[in-house]
Amino acid sequence: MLFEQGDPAQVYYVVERGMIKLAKVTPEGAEKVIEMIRPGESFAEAVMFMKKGRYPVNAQAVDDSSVVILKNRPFLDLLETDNALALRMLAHLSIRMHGLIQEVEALTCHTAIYRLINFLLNEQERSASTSFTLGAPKHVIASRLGITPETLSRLLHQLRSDGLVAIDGARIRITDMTALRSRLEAF
Amino acid sequence: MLFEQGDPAQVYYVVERGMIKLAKVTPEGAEKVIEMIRPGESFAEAVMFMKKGRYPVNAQAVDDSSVVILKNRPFLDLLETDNALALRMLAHLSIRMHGLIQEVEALTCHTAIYRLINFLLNEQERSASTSFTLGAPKHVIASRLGITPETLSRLLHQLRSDGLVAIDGARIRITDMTALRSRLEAF
DNA sequence: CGTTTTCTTGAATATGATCAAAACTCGTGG
DNA sequence: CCACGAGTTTTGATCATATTCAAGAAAACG
Repeated sequence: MLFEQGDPAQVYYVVERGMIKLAKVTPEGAEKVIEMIRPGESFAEAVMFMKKGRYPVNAQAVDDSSVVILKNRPFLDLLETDNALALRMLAHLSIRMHGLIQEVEALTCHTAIYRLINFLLNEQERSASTSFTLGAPKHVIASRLGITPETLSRLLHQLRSDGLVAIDGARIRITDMTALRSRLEAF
Repeated sequence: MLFEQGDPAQVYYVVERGMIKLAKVTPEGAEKVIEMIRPGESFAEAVMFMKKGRYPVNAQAVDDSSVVILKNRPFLDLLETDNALALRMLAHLSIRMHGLIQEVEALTCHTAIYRLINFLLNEQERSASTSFTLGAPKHVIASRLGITPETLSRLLHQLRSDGLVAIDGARIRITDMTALRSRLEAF
């Protein structure tokens, strides 16, 4: 666990290896994964710019990971002098926002199976292979997709019995790419 | 209609009067309202920082409105020289992101009635009165809350028959504030 | 191995969506 | 002033998707 929501934010992170989940937890302990951060990506930079900044989410490794910690103060000092950096930072945050907007749309306009297929195709693209391993336990993936682990299990096995994917534990192989893609069109 | 998603973004806006909805539209024409922008607030500033920026959403007035249009280029030029402005902009965007994160959480962790009550309490706070008028047609409010107009109607009347609110068209009066608040705790 | 955690499966349930139709608003023009 | 028509809202009946609860299977771990 790197930090919990509500903690005062004094540093931000870049992931070097592994995978970090950002999640909101409700009082009852239910948890919704907002984002999953992968190697090369950063997180909690946005909080840096809010005075009295507190992390709005939990950050926890879901796999053996290593991160680079950057202290806010020196970075903010740097931003004061380095204008180009500030502009790049703005560009970066706006891309991040774009992603969140997509997320909101997907959660309301699309069904669970749509979001799952979309996720699988993204993973495929990232790994540049039809076969890849889920970098996190399935219940984390489920939360990320806004569904329960039970539903994830069922949908995954439904795709398998339709002959679109092969499943071996956390290892997924897409067996019929075009069919999978065309399912997205159906929505 | 101010712009549609996919349009090249050359300007951004500040709302002076009225209300603007930002919405994603799916190929079939279904529409999900992501955000509603009110007087004093701005929108589409984030797109400015992406090269080849295109608006990711539609922007349309839902009420008689007036807006200030700011051209991206001169504003970006200004940002190049005015470092303090860039930093304020970063702070602004990070608040915006925070709101979107809340939205994602609400859509997955909370039920429709929760989101509605939450919305009503926000409106109350904004107007600083127990009685206020919805600034947009109900179907827009419904989409904003991630529900259908039918469901909104039913939930609203359910709250009325429970004696928590009074409804007169677009005019809502909260009759039992504490009871309404305590309903939120139930989740 | 035994124990704990994760994952799967089944049955029942609930929340909210969809479809269809009626009631209500409101601006327009006769 | 009233009738018309388009748009919005409400209501009812039915349906679907995904959740919940419960239990069993499989994997991971010490």
